[in-house]
Amino acid sequence: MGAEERRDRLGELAPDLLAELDADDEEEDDALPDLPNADEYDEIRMRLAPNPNGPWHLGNARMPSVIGTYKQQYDGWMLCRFDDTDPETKRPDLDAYDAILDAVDYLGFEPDEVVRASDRMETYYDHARELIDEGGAYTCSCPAEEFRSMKADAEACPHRDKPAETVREEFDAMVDGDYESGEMVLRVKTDIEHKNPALRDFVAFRMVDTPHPREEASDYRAWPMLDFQSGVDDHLTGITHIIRGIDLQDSAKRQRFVYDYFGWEYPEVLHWGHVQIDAYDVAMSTSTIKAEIADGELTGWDDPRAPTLASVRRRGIRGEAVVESMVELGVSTTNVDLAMSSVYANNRELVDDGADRRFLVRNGELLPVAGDDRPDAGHPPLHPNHDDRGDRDIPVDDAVRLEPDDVPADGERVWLKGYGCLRYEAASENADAADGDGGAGGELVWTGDDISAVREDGVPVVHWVPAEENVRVRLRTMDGDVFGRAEPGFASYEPDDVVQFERVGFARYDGTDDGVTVAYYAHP
RNA sequence: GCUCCGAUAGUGUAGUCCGGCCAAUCAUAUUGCCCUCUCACGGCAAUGACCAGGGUUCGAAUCCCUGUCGGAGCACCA
Repeated sequence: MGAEERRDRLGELAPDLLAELDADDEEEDDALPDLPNADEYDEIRMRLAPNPNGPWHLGNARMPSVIGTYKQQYDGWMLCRFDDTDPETKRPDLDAYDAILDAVDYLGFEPDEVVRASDRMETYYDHARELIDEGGAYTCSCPAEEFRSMKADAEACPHRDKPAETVREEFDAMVDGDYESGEMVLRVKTDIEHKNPALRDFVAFRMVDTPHPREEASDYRAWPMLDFQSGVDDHLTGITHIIRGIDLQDSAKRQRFVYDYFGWEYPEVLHWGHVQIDAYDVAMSTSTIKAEIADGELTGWDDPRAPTLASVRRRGIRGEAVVESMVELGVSTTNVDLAMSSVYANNRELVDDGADRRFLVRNGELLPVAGDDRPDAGHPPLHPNHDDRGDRDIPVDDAVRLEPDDVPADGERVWLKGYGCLRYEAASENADAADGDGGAGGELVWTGDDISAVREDGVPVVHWVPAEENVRVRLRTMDGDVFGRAEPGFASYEPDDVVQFERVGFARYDGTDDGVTVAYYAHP
């Protein structure tokens, strides 16, 4: 019994079971596990909280991929909040704000709202003052190192029990910029004897002398730390579910102290491990990539060797393929390796049906073609599974180019796909030199064999281009640039069109540069 | 040093909460065969895993303990 038949039978015998089966199938499409306590909320509200200190690398795609997919799964709401509260160490890159939104769009998602933390400073100040009045924070002028050692010994610093009025005054002075960097911080009073040293009194605000790169925020000097800013914002924007990296595991525990002072309820929170990606030599870190570009080792954020979203995008890999792979990784807290082959497999599935087939001959060897009754053109199909799309028309003049590995031995035949069967005849005097790389030295002679030569005699089928009428191509790959020649039809594409170079792989048409057509290699 | 978290095939994942239907799911990868005028697509098959040791139990991937390995935090970074 086939699958269809079994299904029909089940439908007759037990319609309930069949319905259940269908329901299961639908759930599997979502692939992500249910969010904790999802049904306790009227609306699932999540946020992306990128630091705009540079364009995104591939690992950054995990956050929007998973959160965006959850948004779809629950018909929820998604905020993109730029956590740009460090004008110095992780200084925002003004171009990155748009680059990141563009990347989210490429992945196929749209935030319901976009905010910048640096626009919300007054809100953070207001909440800090309220926290001070609650007795939940104190200004502290201990040098960082001294406080650190006191904290290690679970010892309170002398500033911890200042009256709220004094704290208020000193905090206002911080806001007014009356202190220099390092002179004064505002700390949240947690539990200085907490057994986990990571949770003892943490900094909520510190002074930064360097002005913020955004003009609107350049006058602020007292900047909130992530744990304070993010905690306040998550509550004010009604976030129900936070998903973030394991490096922020202790953040929730720290922020809960603030939430307790305010009488707020902490959102559901999930943590995941770091993503590593195979297949790249370059380290996947914003700062490393930035440095490689500055050194000229990479040509830009979209260099095919760069592990960035801009790069895979330029290679013709669809955002959807990246999202699927990220979703397949799930949300476990272990560190995971993403195999690029998974992205490639997903992308191949997306583009294969629509990609025209074309020939690209890399490092081709020039071979004259002889034979009086040979056809003057080859006509391979545009797509093997779609006859209705028609054939290509590739003229054969006096010679063709083949990839060196495809040039047959003397006397052997080869089938030029869409054209026909030819026999290689090395030049008699220098047959030994035939496989030198300067040129084969022989010629291809039309044999007139029909397709049974391929089916029964095993003559290899190869791709080829005409010697004269072809398109010079620079194929940019992860391993560097490759030069070759494509069939004439390759000249007629638009940027972003994806083709499959037969027996080479999928590639995205990029444009022309100084008479050479540029394509980006995607994957096999 | 203190504190948290984790460990299922090459990779990722399901199952773990509520022990039996798990000699462990699915995808990808690799290999072979079929199809094919591509090494694509499609079809079939093979390969391959419960970190280790104890304990509880009639029964443990699942519960408990110990160990090993890995990760994270203890920043005036995010």
